[in-house]
Amino acid sequence: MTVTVTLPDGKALTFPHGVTGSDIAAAIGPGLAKAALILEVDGKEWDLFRPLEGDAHIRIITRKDEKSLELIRHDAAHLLAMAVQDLYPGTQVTIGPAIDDGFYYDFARAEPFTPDDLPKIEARMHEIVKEARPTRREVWPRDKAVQHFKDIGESFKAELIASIPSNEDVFIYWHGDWHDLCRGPHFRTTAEIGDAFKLTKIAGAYWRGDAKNAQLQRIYGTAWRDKKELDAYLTRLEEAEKRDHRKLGREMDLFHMQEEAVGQVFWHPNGHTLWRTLENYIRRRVGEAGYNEIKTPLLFDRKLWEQSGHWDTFHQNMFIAEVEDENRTLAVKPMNCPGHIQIFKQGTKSYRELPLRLAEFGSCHRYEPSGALHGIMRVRGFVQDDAHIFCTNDQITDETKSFCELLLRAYRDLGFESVKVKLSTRPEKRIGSDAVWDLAEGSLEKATRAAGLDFTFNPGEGAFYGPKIEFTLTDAIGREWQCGTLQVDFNMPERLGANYIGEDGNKHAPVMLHRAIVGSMERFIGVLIEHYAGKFPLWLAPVQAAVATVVSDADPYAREVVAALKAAGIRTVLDTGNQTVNYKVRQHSLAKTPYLLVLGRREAENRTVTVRKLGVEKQESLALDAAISMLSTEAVPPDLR
RNA sequence: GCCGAUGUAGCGUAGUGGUAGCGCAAUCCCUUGGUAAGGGAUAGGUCGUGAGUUCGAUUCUCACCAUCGGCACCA
Repeated sequence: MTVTVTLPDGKALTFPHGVTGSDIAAAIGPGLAKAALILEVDGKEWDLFRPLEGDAHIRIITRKDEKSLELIRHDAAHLLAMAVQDLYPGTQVTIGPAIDDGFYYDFARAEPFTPDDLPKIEARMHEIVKEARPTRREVWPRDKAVQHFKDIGESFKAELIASIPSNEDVFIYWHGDWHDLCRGPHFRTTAEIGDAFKLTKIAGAYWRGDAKNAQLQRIYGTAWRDKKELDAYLTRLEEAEKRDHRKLGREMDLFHMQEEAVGQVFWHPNGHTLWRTLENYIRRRVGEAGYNEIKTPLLFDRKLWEQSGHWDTFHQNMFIAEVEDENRTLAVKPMNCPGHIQIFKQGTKSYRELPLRLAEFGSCHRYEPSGALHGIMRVRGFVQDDAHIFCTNDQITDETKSFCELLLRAYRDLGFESVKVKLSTRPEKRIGSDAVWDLAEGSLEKATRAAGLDFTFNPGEGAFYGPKIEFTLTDAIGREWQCGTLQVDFNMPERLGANYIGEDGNKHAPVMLHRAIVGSMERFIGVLIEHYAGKFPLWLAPVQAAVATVVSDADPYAREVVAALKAAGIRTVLDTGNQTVNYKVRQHSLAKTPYLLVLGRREAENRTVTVRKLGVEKQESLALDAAISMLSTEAVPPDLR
């Protein structure tokens, strides 16, 4: 009996029965024999030491292959578990997958791991790599595995295996005398993991991702193909830290937060300028798209929230307001939809008025769990660029299409090109009948397709009143942020008694589309700060130009220049400080001011300015008028160009 | 909310069982300079809050608050 394997280049090789990936690699060449990590057999990953089961198309994966990253990380997770169980006997293993940039492993242990433990564990991992423990794969009946892991005190592992159907076999991987349940594949020895890994942090995590379960201790690590990649990753982390919105928010004097107003933002003049610039941009875009801007109250009688269904689902996350003299409970609005419905309900609405688009920069408050708060990205008081479109069934597709265009246009204007779309369907806890959900999900899917968007499904993640699409943008360093959303709601208008008179003269409940482009203003500004690392395009920059003098003789001219720039609408600061030019250049560069205009005697005499653009060392002398017109042109918001 | 860590002047940090230094920023003085830190002086802290141990606590212990890293949550 022989086995014939076909290589990616079409070459076929024949081997005796029982041949392994290692044998094949060795037959091809000694270099490959060493470099081989894993085999791909008819597209499936296969241990190099595992005999082939028949003829197949194969591919040998080496370190050069991008795919090896995930394999290295999976092996590194096992390596971490080995090291931990070596050093801390009695610690139970649970699961440990590869993730983006690395891996983690969840352990059950009574004492917490401390930051000091990480270097020790890491050192032990390096020792185990040097030991080159050989890997072995065994196939066990499920029940034997359950019993075995129970016997050795690995109750989490036993529980995991017990959830596998009893007629299935399970795979046990051995690295030396350490073993674990695993789907595989794994490298031939622990040596092949290499040394380009590092443990990064310790965290708590719930068993099986459920807060009702026991909390485990998770150790995170990162792993790469070589030291160079590892260093590049660590540098990337440092870069991300430098653009942290909390750090830049302080340095650029944009905002601050304090204990007396947890989860809420104090916007300083610079930050609020950024806010208004963004708000006005959206206001213009939304206005030209046929929305009417409104403003609704912050406090509503609790009865309204009971009627909408929010009280039932979210009352624990709502801020309650009560006054001594009045016997009623008010709640600070956690969202704007019920308020918008009240405006829709004023007067009798005709089908001729649909679609009716009501937009609001709506201030909302939610009592977010303390652990969820994160700078201005996740706060308790926030403003949504919210709008609700009241329309008929037939109008859903067109409205969805034009919203998607509006949103993508806005993201491009704000500097984001790459957008991912997810469609979330009915959650477990929801209102409305299944028939209505079928209709809502069906129309949203159809409309999303009609908008020409590529999307993936996110089952069970919809809002309690309807399915939604979520827009996730990618920032300058590849991180993803969910911002925009569009939700189809067949429930809320009816619950709150909204209707219109149809062509047939009868009352109908409108469909309501909830939608937001940036989502939360706070969060989006945080994303903008990190995306641009504080170096905003001119139209967004809070301070657009700094005028700095070289000598005090130039002060009167500098004041004149500042007045002219301000008159042209350029946000300008004046710096006549008693400092050297070098110092001023440094200060305004660190403040990330887009343009620095340096003025000395020369400029005062010739009525010119010497312009230095942020990040560019070259300077340019321009006539004052020319400079102002250049800056004004560049400062025009993208929608007004 | 859960697990872990952290909290010293506006910011960044050092340090100690005997009530605190440094750098930047600030203020003042000298310096008027040409593209990433000119020089000098001065001022600024109840060491997150509260309790306990102690002759004495910023330092040790406990509780609380906030922040950070995760998990869970996210209308």
